Amino acid sequence: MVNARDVIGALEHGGYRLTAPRRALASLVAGREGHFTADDLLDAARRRHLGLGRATIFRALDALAELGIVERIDLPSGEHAFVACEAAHHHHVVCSSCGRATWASDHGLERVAAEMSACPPCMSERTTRCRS
Amino acid sequence: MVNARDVIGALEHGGYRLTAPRRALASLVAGREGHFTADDLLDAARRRHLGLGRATIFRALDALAELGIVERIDLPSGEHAFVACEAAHHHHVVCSSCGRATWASDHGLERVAAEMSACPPCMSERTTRCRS
DNA sequence: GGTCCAGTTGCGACTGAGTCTCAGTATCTT
DNA sequence: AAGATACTGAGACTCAGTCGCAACTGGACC
Repeated sequence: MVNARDVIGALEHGGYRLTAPRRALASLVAGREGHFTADDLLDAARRRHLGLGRATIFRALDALAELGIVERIDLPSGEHAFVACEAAHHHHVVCSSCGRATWASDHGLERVAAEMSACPPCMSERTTRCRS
Repeated sequence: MVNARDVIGALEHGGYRLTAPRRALASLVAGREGHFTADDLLDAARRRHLGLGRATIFRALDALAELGIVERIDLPSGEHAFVACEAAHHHHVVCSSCGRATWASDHGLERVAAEMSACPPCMSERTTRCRS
């Protein structure tokens, strides 16, 4: 959970212009617990008569993801969900069935992550998936 | 990596009819290292002039996923990829950027998985995601 | 306060993975 | 061999997400 001021501050600090749609979106994202989709925000924006366009919401969420304000989650349905992040170091535990995300304290993940090197082909962060 | 006979056996054992398209698909899936998408198989089928339909491939992959022959992976692009599974207990390490999957020996995942209970809302398997 | 312009917006068309429908076909059981 | 029914392929459809473009606007500069 995050507050609107932090989102706006991050946008400003990240070199993005502070426009009315972005301020509106900041207040929609702020205060959300758990995950939400672009369509959730679109619905919320419509209900408040904010007049935000579809593309605008996707573009703004991409910007927030780039700034680390939200994290992007790939749902099994093919949709993308987003979770608002606190600045502090933490882990997300993501349900591979419904996509719901919760924060978790370490539980040994730190060591596991350290032992697994970055993905060789694209040198990026990896996630783990257990199958028994 | 899996061989075609195992795939066919699993289908038979799972109560599925053994049809020509499913046998063809078994041979396409068999011998694949790493992940592949439904479209990869569609292309491969076209190249071999197997005449498999789009829907058939999706349906067959769903069946194989249900039987545990392949595991379904949600790529960031919104596509689904699949990885052929060996029967033995193992973990998949999935790149959250490109979706590439590799098998991993334990590295402590076992203990981590045990400490994290099932997803409360849907009581399903969970995956982990690290953010620093 | 006024001007300028790159960054941003909303609209609507487009894309492409995945699903659905349905008539025809193949498989399995008896 | 016959019948029941699971399966198939073709193509229409859905829907999240992207793209292109003309119009708009925040904020830097005068």
